[in-house]
Amino acid sequence: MNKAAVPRYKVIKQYIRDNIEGGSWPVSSRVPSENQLCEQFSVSRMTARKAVDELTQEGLLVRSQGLGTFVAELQPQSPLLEVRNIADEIHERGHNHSSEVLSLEEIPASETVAISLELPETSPVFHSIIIHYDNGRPLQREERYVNPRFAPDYLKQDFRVQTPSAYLSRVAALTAATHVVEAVLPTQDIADSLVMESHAPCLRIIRRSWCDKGVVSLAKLIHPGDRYRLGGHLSFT
Amino acid sequence: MNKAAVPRYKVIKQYIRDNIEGGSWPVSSRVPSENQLCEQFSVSRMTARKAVDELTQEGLLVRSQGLGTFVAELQPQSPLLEVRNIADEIHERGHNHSSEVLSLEEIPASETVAISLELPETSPVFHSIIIHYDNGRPLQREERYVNPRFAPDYLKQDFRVQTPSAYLSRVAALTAATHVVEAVLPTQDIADSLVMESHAPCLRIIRRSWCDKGVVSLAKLIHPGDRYRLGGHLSFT
DNA sequence: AATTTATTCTTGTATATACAGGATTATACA
DNA sequence: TGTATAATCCTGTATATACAAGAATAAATT
Repeated sequence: MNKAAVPRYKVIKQYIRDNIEGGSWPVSSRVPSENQLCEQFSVSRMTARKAVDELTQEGLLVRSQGLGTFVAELQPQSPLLEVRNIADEIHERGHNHSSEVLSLEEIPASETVAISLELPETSPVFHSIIIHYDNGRPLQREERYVNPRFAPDYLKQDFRVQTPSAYLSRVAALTAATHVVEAVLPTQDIADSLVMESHAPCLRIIRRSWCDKGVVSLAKLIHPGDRYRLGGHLSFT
Repeated sequence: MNKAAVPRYKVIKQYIRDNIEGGSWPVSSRVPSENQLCEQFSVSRMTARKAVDELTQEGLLVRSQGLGTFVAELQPQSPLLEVRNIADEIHERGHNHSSEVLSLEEIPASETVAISLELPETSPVFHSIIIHYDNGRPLQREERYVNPRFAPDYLKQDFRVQTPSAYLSRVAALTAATHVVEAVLPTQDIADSLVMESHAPCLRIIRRSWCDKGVVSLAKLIHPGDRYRLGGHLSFT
């Protein structure tokens, strides 16, 4: 019986990622060549190459024929943090981030939600409204519609820790997303929940994420003065 | 001498892409198996697999062990259109899109621009301000800062056609981008150029795109009531 | 000393092969 | 007829090898 079900190239991938994210291999530095890797891990060159290949496509590494492979100068956020907002960054910087769950329930899909999640109308979907705070200051109102196939135990989760990675690990491995962004004036109740004046412009973001399992929809309202950041690796031919 | 410098796996990639984007292979349909492809193109399985591999990582295909490879149900936008805004979509739908160039010149980089483009201060950068219209209605004010290494003939270009693909083909193959989005109240001159009232909230988007050649920075102001769309394929582990 | 050439290391492309493991279908058995 | 088994087709992982092509360095030549 095989002791390790983890493919070898993934082990190498993680090794490289750890060294980069741990700071051992600084930006622009050369990573071990494919030959060095396959000697170090006792694998064939094609296996080592596959690890480097995928990290390159993820934007973490840059290859240069004849020179070597290097840690990308402008690293995209870690894959799991690819879609993040300023509140998340504040959280990572050690500020006091907290969340308040305004609503958390299973509801029948409205027409709009059903279309967005590609489900039949009135089929059950999970719905949550969360307010994010930084040191007591409201930052963001987040409304999620989750396809139950994604996260059957979504309603049972612990919302006290709300980092994006925690969220994503609960939901699923989303592989693609679209964002539609607009500037709006908030309704009165939203203005109240974000503790802002109703004539101040705030950001409204509707995000649809999906993988083969289904679609997750998410609407955010960002407090005036705060910004939203999107990062990612775009694949070109 | 080799007639074709194009690698074989890229030929296969293009063949698959053509069939999908041309509509021959509808969404959810099965694409030829790796064995079929390597027989059809007289290549080894690993070569055919590489083509399918990359298209899968780009989100165009979905693999399923034991079943086959399928056209992804929710296709990301074509790679070259990965970052687009509503104005672009209107343009594609056949509306009357036009642009007005307010400014087009080479300027020394200010401190902010220099940092953003990762260039020394006062080094020359290309700068343009463009207003986009749809049927005469102003949609968007776009301000670009371009690293000259990207597009040496940027100032000579024809701005009459401003589709994203035309833009990108002139600039370079950008491989990654971050967007920072916020809702703002416009200054008076911007409100004038967008023909809007200065108390209406509009969208401000700062985009940094890059590849190994350098960085392009772009600031957009979106007319109130219009939205901005971001789509893409996110790579997860 | 300066220039050209050759060597070496790197990534890029490609082949042929092998077995594991998931999913479906056909077959044999009870 | 129903159930278990086998065959088959697919993707997933992995090896060993080969040559091309870019980039830097060492060596040879002028």
